[in-house]
Amino acid sequence: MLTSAEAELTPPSADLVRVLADPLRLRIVSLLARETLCTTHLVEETGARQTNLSNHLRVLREAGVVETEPCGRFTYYKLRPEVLDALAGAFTELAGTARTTIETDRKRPCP
Amino acid sequence: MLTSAEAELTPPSADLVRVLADPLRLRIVSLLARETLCTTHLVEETGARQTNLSNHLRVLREAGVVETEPCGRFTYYKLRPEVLDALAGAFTELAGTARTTIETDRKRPCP
DNA sequence: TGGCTACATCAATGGTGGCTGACATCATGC
DNA sequence: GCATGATGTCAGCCACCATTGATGTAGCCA
Repeated sequence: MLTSAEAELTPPSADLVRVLADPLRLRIVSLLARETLCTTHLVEETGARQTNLSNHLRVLREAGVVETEPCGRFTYYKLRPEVLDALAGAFTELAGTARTTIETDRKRPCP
Repeated sequence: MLTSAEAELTPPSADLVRVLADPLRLRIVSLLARETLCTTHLVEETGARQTNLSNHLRVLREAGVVETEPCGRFTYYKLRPEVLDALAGAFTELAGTARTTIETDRKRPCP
């Protein structure tokens, strides 16, 4: 049995965090959490240009955060909750390990 | 009673996510989760320069992710788990809302 | 059916912010 | 006083973001 400090941590993906670090992309994710929307709606909600949104949506798509669903001329975007859950789980694990480290006062001795 | 879609979401802070988006900073956070370390240890572990680490540690400190604890000539850095927990909670909430949206197929109609 | 409008994406450019590294400064312990 | 750890500041570089222009595609209507 490994202690929580010895256990293998699965740190959050830096790339995924980076994808979500942009304010506009985070805004898009928040909007898509409430409603499945197409680009036109996102233009109305955010005030950003279509091409700008398209670029950010491509980044989100390539990162696996969103998936598309064609609907006539329009394209609906919806979130993939499992990706967000995995990220949340990684941070929770990190926080748990840190809490144990602090409670047991685990320090590496001064050199 | 508000439905989960109408409820106020507390989106993750873009600034905090941005702080954690840098690979080196994420590495620092992962290391500090296991052990409380000082800058010298972080230099050994990461191979980065002291000044570079100091800059990143300042960013983490100003974001409230880490706190310092002087120990003679050295300075120990430890994580603040509540910040990571809050972030994880925000993503969990987002994922939950998104899951409800998908299961109930909540879409805004095409214009 | 043919043309047209609107939605969506891709490719390319310019500008801005962030990361890194070198130097200087301050604090601490021997 | 000297050596070492830690931080602050500045300049250079690079990646990312927003905009522009062009292309492709799906529906609408004469």
